[in-house]
Amino acid sequence: MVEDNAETRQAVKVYKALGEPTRLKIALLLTEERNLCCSDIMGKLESVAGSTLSHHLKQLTDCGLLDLRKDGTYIYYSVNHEIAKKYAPYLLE
Amino acid sequence: MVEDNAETRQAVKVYKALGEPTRLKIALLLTEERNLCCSDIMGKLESVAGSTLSHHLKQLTDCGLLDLRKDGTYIYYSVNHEIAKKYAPYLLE
DNA sequence: TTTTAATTTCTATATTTTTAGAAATATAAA
DNA sequence: TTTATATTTCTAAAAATATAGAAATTAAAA
Repeated sequence: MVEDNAETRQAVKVYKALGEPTRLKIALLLTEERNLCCSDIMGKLESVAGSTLSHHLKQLTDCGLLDLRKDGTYIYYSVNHEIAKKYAPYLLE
Repeated sequence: MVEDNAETRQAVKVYKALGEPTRLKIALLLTEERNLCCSDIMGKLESVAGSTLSHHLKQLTDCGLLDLRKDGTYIYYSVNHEIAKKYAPYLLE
């Protein structure tokens, strides 16, 4: 029986977050290099508006795949390895 | 460097396919029981039209996550373990 | 050969998502 | 205290997706 529980709902969120090219790219960038801030990431993507990037990062953190650490005006993002390993260890290869 | 290659594009497709509750459910159903046909799956989901299910199954097969075997008017679906293992081994737990 | 059953394709609609400019917020630096 | 920088929220528009009824297709069964 396939249940509709908290875990399954998180799985949907994680996969929805990764099922978009820009966000998958962000996740992969952050598995290569931890602690990138919004503007670092913007620099590594070609032409994405800050407001758009903000939405993508929100989706990636809301599902638990990214952790964040605030430092002044900067927000540093990193991949949450526990969640990545559970749902998409492909990211960590 | 994060590349935009065939593998990354497949990853996006697989995650997009799994990032929707009905499709994740279908994928999970098919990891529990191989060789279910369209109408079997329809019976296990509550109220999904045949045409809708058909679209979902197409997306799941197009990304490589499901294999199909035709037998008469029936089409039997199974999870492709190689792809599932690569991108979403969570399905196989 | 007609009918029935399984599935897909066509068509349309409703919903969700992506996108970004502009304005707002928050913090640090001058 | 003014200014500059990083990021978010608001707003709106465009694009993509999900949904299902109706018609079409395919193959088996009567």
